[in-house]
Amino acid sequence: MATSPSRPERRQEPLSRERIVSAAVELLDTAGEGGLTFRALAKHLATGPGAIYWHITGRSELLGAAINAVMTTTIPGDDTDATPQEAIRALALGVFDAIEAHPWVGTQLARTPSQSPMLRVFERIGRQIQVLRVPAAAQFTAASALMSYILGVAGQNAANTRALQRDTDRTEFLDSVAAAWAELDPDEYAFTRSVAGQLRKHDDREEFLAGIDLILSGITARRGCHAACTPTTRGPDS
Amino acid sequence: MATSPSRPERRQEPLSRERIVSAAVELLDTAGEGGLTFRALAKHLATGPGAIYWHITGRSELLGAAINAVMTTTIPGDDTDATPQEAIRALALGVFDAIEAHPWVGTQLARTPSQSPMLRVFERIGRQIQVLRVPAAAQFTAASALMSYILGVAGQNAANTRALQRDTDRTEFLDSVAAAWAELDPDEYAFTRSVAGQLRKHDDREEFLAGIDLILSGITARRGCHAACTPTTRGPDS
DNA sequence: ACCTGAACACCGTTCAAGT
DNA sequence: ACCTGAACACCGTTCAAGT
Repeated sequence: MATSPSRPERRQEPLSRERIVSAAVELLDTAGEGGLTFRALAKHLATGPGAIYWHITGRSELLGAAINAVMTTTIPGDDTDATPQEAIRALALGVFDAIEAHPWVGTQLARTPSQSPMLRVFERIGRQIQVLRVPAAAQFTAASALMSYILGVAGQNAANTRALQRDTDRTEFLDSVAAAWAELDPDEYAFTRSVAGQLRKHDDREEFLAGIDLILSGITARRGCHAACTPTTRGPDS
Repeated sequence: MATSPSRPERRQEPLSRERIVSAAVELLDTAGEGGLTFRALAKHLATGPGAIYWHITGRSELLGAAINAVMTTTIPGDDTDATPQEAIRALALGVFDAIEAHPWVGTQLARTPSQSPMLRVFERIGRQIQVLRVPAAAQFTAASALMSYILGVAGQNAANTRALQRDTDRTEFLDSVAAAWAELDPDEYAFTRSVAGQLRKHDDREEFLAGIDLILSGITARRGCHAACTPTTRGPDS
């Protein structure tokens, strides 16, 4: 394959922010969070570690850029004729799937609180909350609750996947946790023991969606009375 | 203060797992997650780094023990004559306060999924769910949703506190975020802009509790019909 | 402007050697 | 049994020097 001699010859692609970030994602996917090293990344790009610093400020910017790259490609576009509930579920599943494909994202997502990738999700959840006719004063709470729930599941999924890396199978892993739960002290862990069976046969995805539905129920149930109809009023403890 | 000469003299307290862990908590509180170093910890305990390894396996066990120590002292005991909702709120606030006092806990909590400190919280939330007469098949989902929400807020709070460390004031920080939101593209971030004002005057604690109440509403509203009365059935997208 | 790679100031962890 | 601290194999980041 001869390259046109008129163009400046390039033995290899020149370094660029884009190439660095996509190599970082690849490294994170294959070697995990601890595998992303400037030295390993430099070797992957056939250069020295210092070269990367010309394009990127440091490790945390690199991680942020990697998360951004993954999130923007995975989050689904708007489906115009979906109900608000369906749209929110699709959005949530987008985040869920991104973390299933790239477990390291789950750990890092919470670290970018009011920043780019999750802010876009927040915005789109919020719009659906508005479509649901939640009163203005309760919209922030509703969207925040959904976001926090999604981020919480994200973190736990990431942790589970990491713990699962040595175990062979996903169901085998759930079985071992369920078995551990079933052996807990019956007095101290009566509830946990009682749901151990449900843990064994549950589907992570379905469980995640069930939680979303639960919160959506709360949002629509309390529509129009967000301050007035608290189940029990918060008062002095005595 | 003379020590009895019959006992073996101790120039300093002997090393122990307990002393190491409490020194680690102190170090984490003052220097943050990055400040916990075996060398720094050893200096704090007036010994060499190798000594610590006689009592603790490694860094991750040390972090886990530190979290455990903080969580067990902060989570409130059972208040026997509280409503289930009040008990769950008290529990959730216990976790919230632990993270406010020790921000590094928030980042690490999710990493211990089915493990000791959060499992105790899960158990006690679950018991209250049972008191609420949620049908058995829906109990796991309800308790899990509350846990995920709590862990999600925990992670975000930890991230916020870290970002806040250089800023002077908490309200000043919220103001700067709100100001940033207000300057976003009106087309792309219409919702986010519209709630920027609520962010500025909101109280983290109240907001957190409002989210708990929202989920509790969902749990009680759907009591007895967890599978049947989904707002809109999940079906094929087309 | 962009790349190179040695060098600096750190890490967690191990382990022979001491008491 | 328990502690010591030098040593090993790493890190992220910087920076003079090259092209």
